[in-house]
Amino acid sequence: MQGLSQAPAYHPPLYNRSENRRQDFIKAIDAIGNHKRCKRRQEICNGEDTLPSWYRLLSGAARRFTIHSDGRRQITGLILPGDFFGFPNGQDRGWIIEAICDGTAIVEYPPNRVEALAASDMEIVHELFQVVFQTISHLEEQVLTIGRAKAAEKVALFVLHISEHPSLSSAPVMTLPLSRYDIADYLAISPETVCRCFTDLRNQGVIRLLGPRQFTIPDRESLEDCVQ
Amino acid sequence: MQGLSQAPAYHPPLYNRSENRRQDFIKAIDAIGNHKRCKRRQEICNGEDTLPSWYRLLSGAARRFTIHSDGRRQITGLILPGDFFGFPNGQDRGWIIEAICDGTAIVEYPPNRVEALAASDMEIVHELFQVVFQTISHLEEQVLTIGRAKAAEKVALFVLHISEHPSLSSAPVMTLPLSRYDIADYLAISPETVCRCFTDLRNQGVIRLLGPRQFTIPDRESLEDCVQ
DNA sequence: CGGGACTTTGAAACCCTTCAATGCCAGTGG
DNA sequence: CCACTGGCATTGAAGGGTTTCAAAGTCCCG
Repeated sequence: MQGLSQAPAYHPPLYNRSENRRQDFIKAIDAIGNHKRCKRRQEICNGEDTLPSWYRLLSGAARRFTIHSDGRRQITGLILPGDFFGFPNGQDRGWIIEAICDGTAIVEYPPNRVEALAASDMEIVHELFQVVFQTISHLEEQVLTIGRAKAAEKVALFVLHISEHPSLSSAPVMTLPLSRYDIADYLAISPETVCRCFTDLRNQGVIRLLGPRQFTIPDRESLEDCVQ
Repeated sequence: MQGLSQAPAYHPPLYNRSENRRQDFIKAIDAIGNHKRCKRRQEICNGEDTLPSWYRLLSGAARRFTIHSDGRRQITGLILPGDFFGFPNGQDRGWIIEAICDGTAIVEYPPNRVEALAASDMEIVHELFQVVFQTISHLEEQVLTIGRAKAAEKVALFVLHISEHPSLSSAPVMTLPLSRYDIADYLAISPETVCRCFTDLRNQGVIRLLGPRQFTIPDRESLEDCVQ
């Protein structure tokens, strides 16, 4: 909003107004979208598309990844309910976005319709920029996470960040849509190390594991301390 | 351009037209910009700004970084001549952008003027999106580089990427504006390791070092082979 | 019940970090 | 002019953390 918003919006704490605008935006753009459901591992889009659509994920989860030349998979984005994705970011790198869960629901916004909508209303343009800035935030967060010195810090940061996502933070028990392998490929460490870090966090009492994919955070501060 | 461009632009290989539009865009936006010169280590902008400007770097170099809680510095972006930066990407993370070289020249585009310009011409909006997508590309490239398994691969990829930058690729001898420490903080490895990797690349004949900051790439393919 | 994907744990090998010391160069002040 | 300082670059050696390889356990689903 900041980079391109109207002057009145610059007096910041008008959160309601900002929130309303977001709602209006969602309503407007959903009017031009096509709903889809995807199966586990189903490809949603990839970097080959000459004319990429915009998408929003409604339920389930998706991952954006690239295969390194040595065969390893690098996940460069986790997509959770409410997140936009797919617009022409990072061209020519051979990335793929695919659903992680069965029944993952998405909305696809065809580019020519997004174009027309944006041309008709500057407010839409502002919100589209917000969407893209959000992606930049996520990527920077990932760089800062991967950049940590030790694997334990990376995993702790990952747990902190994912637990703050709007789609998870409300529930009392967090449910990871990701396997240990996915987390490993996101953090650029081995799945065994991820596993060991989770075990350590559990033994330290920083998280409680109800199952491999379900956990609670009894004391958020002690988790933050793990990141030093 | 793809995500928001006019229908005619979708027939891709109109590179000249695209290039011309870029030129027009630069001309238009430079008309609202303020030129500045910065000394080494001088701060250009930071994440505290409630209303961030857009910037473009003309000469010299800059780095975007965040200080980890353990005191280490993580560089999350290298800014070279021609690059845009500074718009509201990655809020609330306490980042700083500062000049690396003495005499670094930049143009600052005040946000309200960018706003007005965008509102007046949809073509400007398209180009601004291109600017932001470019930043996403760079960040993703960094994730893929940091995500490599071995330090030698990270350094080789770094050398490959920076040598492809428009502002460097034309010269016969590449001149790094960065110290080994900067490269280390960009790749999230220790400066000693960076140094050893450069030495190894030199001993393998993959690069020729004329000085710590100057090198040539006798055989690009063998450098690409270092990345596996 | 069996298969397959995922999770967990252990042990050894390897790579990177850390600590330390040296060298180099430019800028500064005596 | 020259010692001196600080920042950067380089190299070595030891220590530690992660990866790799291996094996066993769990759970879901056909």
